[in-house]
Amino acid sequence: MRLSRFFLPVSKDVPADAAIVSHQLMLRTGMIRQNGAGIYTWLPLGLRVLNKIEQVVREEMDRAGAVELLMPTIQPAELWRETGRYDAYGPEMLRIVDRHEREMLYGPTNEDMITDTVRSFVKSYRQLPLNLYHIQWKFRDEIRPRFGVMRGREFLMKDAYSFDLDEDGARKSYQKMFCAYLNTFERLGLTAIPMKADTGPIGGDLSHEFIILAETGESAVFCDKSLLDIPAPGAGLDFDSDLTAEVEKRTQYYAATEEMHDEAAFDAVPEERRVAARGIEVGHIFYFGTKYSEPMNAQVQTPDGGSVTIHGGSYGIGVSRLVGGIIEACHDENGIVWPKAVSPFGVGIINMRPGEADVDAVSEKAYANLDGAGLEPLYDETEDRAGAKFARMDLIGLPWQIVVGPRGVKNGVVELKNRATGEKQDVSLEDALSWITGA
RNA sequence: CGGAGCGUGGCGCAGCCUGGUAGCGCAUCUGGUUUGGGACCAGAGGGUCGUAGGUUCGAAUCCUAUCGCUCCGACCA
Repeated sequence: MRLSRFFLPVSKDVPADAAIVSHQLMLRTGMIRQNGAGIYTWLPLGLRVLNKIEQVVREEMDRAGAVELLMPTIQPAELWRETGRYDAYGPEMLRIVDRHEREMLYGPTNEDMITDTVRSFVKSYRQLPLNLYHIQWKFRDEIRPRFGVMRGREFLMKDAYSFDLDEDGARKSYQKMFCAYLNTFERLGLTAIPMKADTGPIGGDLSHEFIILAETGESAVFCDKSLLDIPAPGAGLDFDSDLTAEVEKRTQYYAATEEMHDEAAFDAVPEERRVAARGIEVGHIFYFGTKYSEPMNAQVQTPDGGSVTIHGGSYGIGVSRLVGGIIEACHDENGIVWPKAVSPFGVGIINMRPGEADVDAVSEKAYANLDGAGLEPLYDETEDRAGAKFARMDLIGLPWQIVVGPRGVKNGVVELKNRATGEKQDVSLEDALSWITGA
């Protein structure tokens, strides 16, 4: 992408309304624009990041055996009446009436709707287990939206729904999602800690929130330091194997949010390993048994000719919230420092002297080569001053920068800069390309 | 919903207390000088002061209502 043809409204000024650094940086880099309380336009740069995150989440869901579909944002009220949630949900749900006076709603979540789909197609135990997910916009009329996309009213969420024959099967489905989440967050450059969460009326131990530590997090969290050092299972994990050990490797340690915090249990953790911090919830997984399948009569036939009610679970990841969450975790005094997997562009190219034939030639070649290699370069060939270009590149935080100037051109080299470490070195264009692809 | 605060060119703010017809910085445009880390000089454009009433000869300023936004609290991906 040539910067002159892109739409990148960056700003030097810190917006007064933004209270936390990720929100400030998202506004300053022109990723989002606010249209109302908790409602945002995703500008081109922000949308690229959102799409990158979405893709990582999608790949890891697929790897874990979940299947993607897409449900609508608008849902008929009848479904929610069946489960009793239409009245139970409260003012957080945005209710709409269409021209025929039919009651509709903008979906805050999709358990009811997916259960309706499953019950109409899934009739046999042979069709289970099944895990369906979608990545769709939600609306929750929050009492208090805040912190930009961290708590928007409209937000993008990946929600997966598992369906199993019995509780044991449901536990296995739950464990798959547990591990898939660990892999997902690691790929996104985050250390997410699974913490025991409230299971509501169902009880049991099958609900976890995935929390990343950040000073600006909305909730207080408590955990064992050991959890920060356990690597994710990784791409090699066999999701069809018994994942109990992988899960218990983490759940053996204390980790809870404020609501579930047990002072006595925390005190039992050796003092040097106690972590009391603040965190951002980026995911939540949940086993809810027959809470929806029972009232909606979602059943399958069993081998012996009987029928059983399906056991369900749901698994959410706040995709749009993650954009803010990642920035909270990945920035420095100069701006954002994107993890490679979600960076809106792979590399920035700065042409120091547009108009000078030899510098233009090398810059264009760098652009063509990097583009051809699929590295998604952002090529700054504007007339802006060098300082402004550097500052802008640092602000938007691409992992690599290639600087092409007359000094280097004379010597047949470009400057390659690593955004995260700040290291700079003069290398040939070819070497720069292999450095970037290899690193 | 309870508490606190803010609405003045695209952004950040001053002016309001003590009414007299709007100003600063950044950004933008033009010309020139510059050019390896957010340049400099000269000039220009852009605002019914959130909205609606009221007081007054006169309202950004005082009064009332209303809308919007931010922050703290209870809820959540």
